[in-house]
Amino acid sequence: MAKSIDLKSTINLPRTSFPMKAQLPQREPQQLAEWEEQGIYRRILESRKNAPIFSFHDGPPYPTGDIHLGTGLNKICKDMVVKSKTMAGFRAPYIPGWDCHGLPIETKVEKDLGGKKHSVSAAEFRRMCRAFATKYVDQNRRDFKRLGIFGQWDHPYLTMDPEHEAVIAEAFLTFLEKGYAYKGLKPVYWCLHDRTALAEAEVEYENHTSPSIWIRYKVEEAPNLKVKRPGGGEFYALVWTTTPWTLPASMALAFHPDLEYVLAEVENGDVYIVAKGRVNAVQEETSLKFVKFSELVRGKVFEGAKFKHPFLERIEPGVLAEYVTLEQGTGIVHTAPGHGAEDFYTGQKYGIETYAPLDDEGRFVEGLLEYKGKTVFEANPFITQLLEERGALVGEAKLTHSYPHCWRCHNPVIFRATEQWFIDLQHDQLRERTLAEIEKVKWFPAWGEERMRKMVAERPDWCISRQRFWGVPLVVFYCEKCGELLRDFRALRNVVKWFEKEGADAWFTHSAAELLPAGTKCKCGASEFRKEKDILDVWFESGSTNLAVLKGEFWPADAYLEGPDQYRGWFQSSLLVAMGVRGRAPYKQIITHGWTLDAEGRPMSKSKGTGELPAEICEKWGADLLRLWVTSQDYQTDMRFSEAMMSQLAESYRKIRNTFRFVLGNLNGFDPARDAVAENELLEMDAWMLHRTAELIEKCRAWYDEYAFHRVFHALYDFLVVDLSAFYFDVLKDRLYTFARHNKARRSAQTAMYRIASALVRLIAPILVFTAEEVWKSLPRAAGDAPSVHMALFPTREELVHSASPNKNENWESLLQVREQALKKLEEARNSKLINSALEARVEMRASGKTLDLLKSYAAWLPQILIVSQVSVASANGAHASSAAAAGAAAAEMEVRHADGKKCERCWNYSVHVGESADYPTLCERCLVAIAEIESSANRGSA
RNA sequence: GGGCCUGUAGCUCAGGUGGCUAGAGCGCGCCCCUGAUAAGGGCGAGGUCGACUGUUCAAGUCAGUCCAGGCCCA
Repeated sequence: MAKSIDLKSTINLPRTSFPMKAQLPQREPQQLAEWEEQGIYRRILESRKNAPIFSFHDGPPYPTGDIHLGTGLNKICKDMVVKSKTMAGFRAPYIPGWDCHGLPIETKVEKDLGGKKHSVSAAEFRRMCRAFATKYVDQNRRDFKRLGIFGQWDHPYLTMDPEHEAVIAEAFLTFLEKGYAYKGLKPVYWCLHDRTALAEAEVEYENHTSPSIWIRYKVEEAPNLKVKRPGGGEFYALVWTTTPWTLPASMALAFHPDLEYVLAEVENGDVYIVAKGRVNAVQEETSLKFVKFSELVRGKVFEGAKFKHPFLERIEPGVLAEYVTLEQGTGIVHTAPGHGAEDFYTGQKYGIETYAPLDDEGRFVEGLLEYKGKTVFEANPFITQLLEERGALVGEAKLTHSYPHCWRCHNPVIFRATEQWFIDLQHDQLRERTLAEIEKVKWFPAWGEERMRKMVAERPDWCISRQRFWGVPLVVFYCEKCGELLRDFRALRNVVKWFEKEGADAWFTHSAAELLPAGTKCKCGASEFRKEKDILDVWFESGSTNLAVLKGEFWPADAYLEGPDQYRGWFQSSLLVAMGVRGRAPYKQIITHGWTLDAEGRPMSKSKGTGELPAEICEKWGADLLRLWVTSQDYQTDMRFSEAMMSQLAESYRKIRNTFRFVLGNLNGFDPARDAVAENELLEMDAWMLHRTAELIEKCRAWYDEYAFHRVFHALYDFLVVDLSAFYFDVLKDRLYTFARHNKARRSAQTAMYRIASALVRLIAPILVFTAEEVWKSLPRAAGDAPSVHMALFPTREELVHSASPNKNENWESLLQVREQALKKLEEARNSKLINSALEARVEMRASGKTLDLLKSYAAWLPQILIVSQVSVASANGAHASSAAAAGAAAAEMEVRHADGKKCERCWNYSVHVGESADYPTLCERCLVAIAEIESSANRGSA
């Protein structure tokens, strides 16, 4: 008589409260609140109190608006560095910062003031800027935390903090004291109407009608030219300009070194130097008609030639400049270093004076009577007339073109050389020493070194002064009597103390007498001083953050990580400031991430509406999905973003989540301390999977070491999908579900699953910070487990594989190959309707040689590995198997038939033994054993 | 225009020092399962390796030119 029993209840199906649906947008904030309550960041650092330091230094973003995808990418990468280093056993604090001073905030505040800037005091204006920055710091901080980034959010560094401003001022004083800082002239945009310097961002291009004149400079001498006196008449260089007023400041004529020039003769025998590519245009736009041309010469021959200024007693040298083009003019550019940015650099290169004889209103303060005392725009026609009188004018017209205007008053602006502070890169070999230091830094990717080297090698002196308010003032005093700089550094450092107390605001609210110690005197004996009005370039400030933030053994930083724009920006400014102050680089490693692009590969932009906000992405997909986006691609190159990508990643995420969920469901009731199987009792397959996991761990740890996060992700994901979900876990189902709960073989499977999951969840924790924690909380606890996955250490190889374990790995690799062949055969059988489920199949294998031996010795495993009911192994006589075996692969001939016997009601395998038991006529022999085990343990009362 | 970088299947990635019919996962198509179930499994179709020209017995891999795109300058 058959026993009546609910067979289903004897099957161990997975059970877990770990939800299949992630609902990240809802669940993540709860996790954040929990972490906040636990003080996770402090606890992590506490747990690494005596660990070796990994000093990461955060590059400060600018708080003017919502954080963008690029900022999100930046911070997530940094967080992965910090978290992975923490899990690798380092003490890795993260102190986020903001770059608070500078023009963008000034202009926003100015806009709010609606043109009433001049009605508020500098101190009041600064107060408004501070309030503005504070508002966005708070907003950004909220968004960053939402991304799962751990750090010292309650005490970030702000460049506008008093202590920070004091460090910046101190750094400048060090530069001044060591002799790096000097005062020189440099052209800046200047508004004549408002009598003020303008930043690049403050000019707007509007149409403007300028004179367009063609003038000739007599050639005094051209030593590199073979022909000394071409033609029968005069010898000229022909020049075109739209700013006649810059001619009094004309100091050189610039040629392009590689362009071709001709000596073109006109009827009366005069000869003109003109770029070959402009000859026709010149004849169209001037009265000149060329009748004869010389051979071509390269522009470089005119370097060092001498030309006579058309109306001043001045001989101008020929110089070379790459920016000379054939788009307009004659291919020869009159160069006024005091009135043009390019001209200025050329002037610097050739050691030519930066001459700009104008006052604040743009009036000539020296020069000929024809224009002296007039403003530049008034002077234009008079200078043109002067040229004509001197016989230098060969063409005149009007030109309407795009010209820079003041954004406030909309008058045309000019370039005007003004006094500025510079850092001298030649002084004390600053440039050379910096170049040497660049070689010592490790660059990720490696091309960073070359990029930085070139930039530092070729950059001009650093202009560090700005004519603004919202920043740290240059701590410089001038003697009211003799005008000399105060160089009493003990006295100057008194100002730093003021800054520590009151911030840089002190500069604007206190007099020189208050800021300096009583009794401070100039060398001339006077004791009255005037404060410098300029503030420091904000890049000097951000370049000083390493000095302010990295204390003691945390300086220099182990790593900086920023976008590619920071080679010119923060990477460089930090390097130069640290070189000047401490004589070495402030970082050991530089990691660069790419730019964020849209699906078409174009830069994200707010105006085009392609800008994605991390906050919105978190609301729609969740922070872990954004982090998955960061990790799925190689962040060291440009990063594309699209909705399609996100939905694909969501699929990947689901797979990861479900695979972990499967483990958790099958570990239901599993207590590692009580149920784990000893190393030497693990089934061979389980031991092998631990070995494979160990290999994966080694690879992932190495990739984390070199910050190759996307490699970690792809490897983990592939392992999870292919090795675990599709193979191992699928195979394990039979053992987990149908074996008795306490059966050793089942416990062996659980032990392996537990150890693998514990390793994987830690490896993935820096990436999926929320999900990993969620899994960690549901994973069975072992003694000594960290309360948070983020406090845990990465798994090690030794943790998974004991050297004593028998190594049968090669056998298993071969069995995997056999499985692959079998799966194809099973698919054929399915398609021909021979079987549906693989369990309906019986696979007949024939092999020879080593493969035959292997298959025979693993005969008991084969049905499980293939998830079929029966496998038979026989010796092959055909040539097929042996040839394949010769190629190195384990190969067998195989055929699929319908399995013998009946389907077991409990385990669904087919067996000829079903029906042999009177008690359980629908069960197979394996299930009879299992039931017996279950019944006996039930009798002992230990469910 | 210059410096630096990127360009392998629809998507995201692998492919030391050049060497068999260029790999993976996802997606897609077809099929199976219904004891991971708004899950799970299998098979399959997709690439002239940005283009061209060289070097070589042999090039995704080396060299040159060009094209497309990015960062920073001008």
